[in-house]
Amino acid sequence: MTQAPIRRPDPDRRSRLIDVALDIIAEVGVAGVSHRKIAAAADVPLGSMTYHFDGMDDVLTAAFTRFADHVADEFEEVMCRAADRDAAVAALVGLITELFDSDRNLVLTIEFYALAARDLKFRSLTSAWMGRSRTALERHFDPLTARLVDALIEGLSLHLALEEDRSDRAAEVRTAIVRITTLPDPGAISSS
Amino acid sequence: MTQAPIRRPDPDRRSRLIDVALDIIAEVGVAGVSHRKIAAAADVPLGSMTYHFDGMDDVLTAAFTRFADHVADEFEEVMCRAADRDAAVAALVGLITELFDSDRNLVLTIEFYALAARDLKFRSLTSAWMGRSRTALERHFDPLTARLVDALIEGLSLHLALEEDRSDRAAEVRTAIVRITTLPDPGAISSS
Amino acid sequence: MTQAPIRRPDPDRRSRLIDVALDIIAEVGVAGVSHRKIAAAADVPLGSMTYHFDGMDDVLTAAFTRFADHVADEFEEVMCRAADRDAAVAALVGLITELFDSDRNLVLTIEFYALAARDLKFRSLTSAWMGRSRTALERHFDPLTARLVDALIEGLSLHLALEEDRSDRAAEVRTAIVRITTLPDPGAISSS
Amino acid sequence: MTQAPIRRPDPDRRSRLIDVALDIIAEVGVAGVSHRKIAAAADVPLGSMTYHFDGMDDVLTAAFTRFADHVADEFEEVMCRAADRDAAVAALVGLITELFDSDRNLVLTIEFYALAARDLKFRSLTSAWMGRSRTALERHFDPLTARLVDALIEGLSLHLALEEDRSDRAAEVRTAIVRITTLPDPGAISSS
DNA sequence: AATGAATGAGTATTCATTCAT
DNA sequence: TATGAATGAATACTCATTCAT
Repeated sequence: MTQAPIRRPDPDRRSRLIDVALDIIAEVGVAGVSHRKIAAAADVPLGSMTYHFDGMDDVLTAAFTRFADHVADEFEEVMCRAADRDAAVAALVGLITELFDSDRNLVLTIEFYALAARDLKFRSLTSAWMGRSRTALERHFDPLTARLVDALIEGLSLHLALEEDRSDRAAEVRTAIVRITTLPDPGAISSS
Repeated sequence: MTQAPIRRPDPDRRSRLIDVALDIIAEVGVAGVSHRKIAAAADVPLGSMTYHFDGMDDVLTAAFTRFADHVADEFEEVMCRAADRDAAVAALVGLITELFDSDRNLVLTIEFYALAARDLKFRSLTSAWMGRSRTALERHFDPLTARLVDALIEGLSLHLALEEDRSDRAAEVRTAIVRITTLPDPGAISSS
Repeated sequence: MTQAPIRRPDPDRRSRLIDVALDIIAEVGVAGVSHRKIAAAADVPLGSMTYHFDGMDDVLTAAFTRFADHVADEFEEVMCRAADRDAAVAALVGLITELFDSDRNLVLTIEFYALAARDLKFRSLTSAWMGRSRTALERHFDPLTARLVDALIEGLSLHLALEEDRSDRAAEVRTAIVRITTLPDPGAISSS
Repeated sequence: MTQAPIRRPDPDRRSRLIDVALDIIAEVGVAGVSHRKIAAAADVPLGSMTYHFDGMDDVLTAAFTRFADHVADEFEEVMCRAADRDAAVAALVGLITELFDSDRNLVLTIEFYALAARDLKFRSLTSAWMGRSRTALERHFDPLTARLVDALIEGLSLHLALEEDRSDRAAEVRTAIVRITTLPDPGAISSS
């Protein structure tokens, strides 16, 4: 007597699995992620993982692509909304102090970078992400400044997140953004 | 039937294992590191790992402590050698473009940060590391600027390492350092 | 390079593994049992153990549940077949001298008790077992006597099994059962 | 190497280790005991275990010998103090309901029996223990009754300890002892 | 199309025991 | 005499992946 298989129409399963994968990565890192954990968290049979994904790399690629797209979308939107350069600076301060306020985004970003640092396969994803960030920044800043701001955002986010004293963040961030976006007065510094 | 095991006195074994662990982490990341891989690379029996370390966390702690100490030592030395502020700026440019030239340092740094982002246990290590960097920077810069430079270094290193186009790095880095260390002329920018 | 594994459909595998687990426990005790030994004895890959069982506790629970059920089934059957009280006494004598004749049952029973003594998790199993025994005994004896007989069976079985001189067992057992089931003449003993 | 019975430069250590071994066995059973756990609990270097004992069997033998001796000593003392048969019965009731009140004695006894059931090497220890119990009982009871009482004690202790309902123990135990020690009135029961 | 069962490689860790000191 | 270091076998358990259904 064969038992009737429980058919669950779940057209968005792959998409749901990607979201769950991001949750798991945020929790235990790329080091701790596994098909089993994702399947269990999504309440999906284990076999479903290898059915929907070609392997762990496929899962990671899909997950980080979604994450980067999501973060870049938000970033672009914020930059678009900024009317002028000053508004953009203010918006950046807000992003840095708020976006990474949750450990989730921080962990995912660093895990993503760690993956890209280790494995060239993922580097195109980070490059694309950075490209979008810079293009968005170029709405308000010249290309060089855009690159520097982008890098500064990264460094500030990391350091603010990883240090235990979290006071006075906004003022510090604002100073940093202002300085990096200020074109020095010619002759103000002595070049070596 | 029991074969007499070849026993090798090896007083610095733990230290050697820490170095090998760093090599393995640089190669495959925290995600891929294992007692077996370290033991194999060090040509040491597997049991030796759990004899010398209390577990994987102990291995990681020891490895990243050594790495951070090593990098911080170098950083301090360079800052000490810089005679004045201009020399310090030049030295920083050199550090950023050269120190992270090797993927090894880049990967280790990001893996270390990823670990600290995910697990509070390791955050004291990163805090201590940042503390040493800032103290070294304060030989030449005020405390706030020191913090900003420290963060900028991180961001620049990351972005330079992860982007595929690696041209013209030194000039860009120099501009960034100069801007972040330049106290803005009062009234030069319109504060919001 | 990967060799195609020989996969054998084996619908009753879990059940077979439980039987094999009991054999192993009888042989080397709970102290000596391991996934590997069970898997090897059942000619099953090691991974199959952790697929079918949630862990060693699950194996032990399954094994002892089956053992207790089996013994209790036999016990109930024997008690049911006994036409009257005298027949029940005779049947008990037979059970004690014969059932525990094999070291297997003895070892399994004591190992089971040892496990329950040490770990509360398993105590519900022994309780259930005892409950069934007593219910069966209550077909022929009052509840109190049933409890005492049940305990006596245990003690006699243990002592008979563990002592080296095994002569004259039946007569001794019979005397014990008769005495424990004889309601004392009122006033025959001086109560303290 | 054979043990040197006279030359013991540190006689307390071995003895202390035996006590600690019993603690560990009571806690995790024979299944869970190990040289390391004993050494750690006794705050003694691991090598000291294999220095003082010829192996795990030696540890277990020493531990259970001490345990059996201790319990038998107490038992003999109680039996000696009992002035007459009635006092002996009362004393037995007390022993059963109190001695095994602690899980420690229960676990150790059953672990000991399990070991003896599984391994003939240890059976001489249980035989000797039972012998001492019976000799002590023979101060007040005939040899056959002594044997039956001894077995009953075991069974009652086990069942009382392992069942979850622990009410009304003393009365039940008293009834059991009285019955097993009462020589039936000729003709009171119908012999088959 | 989807999945439960199955599998062997791999994981961290514990272990009793040996041996040089 | 006593022990810290060392070692290989063994432990429970997780894993990605395959495949018959």
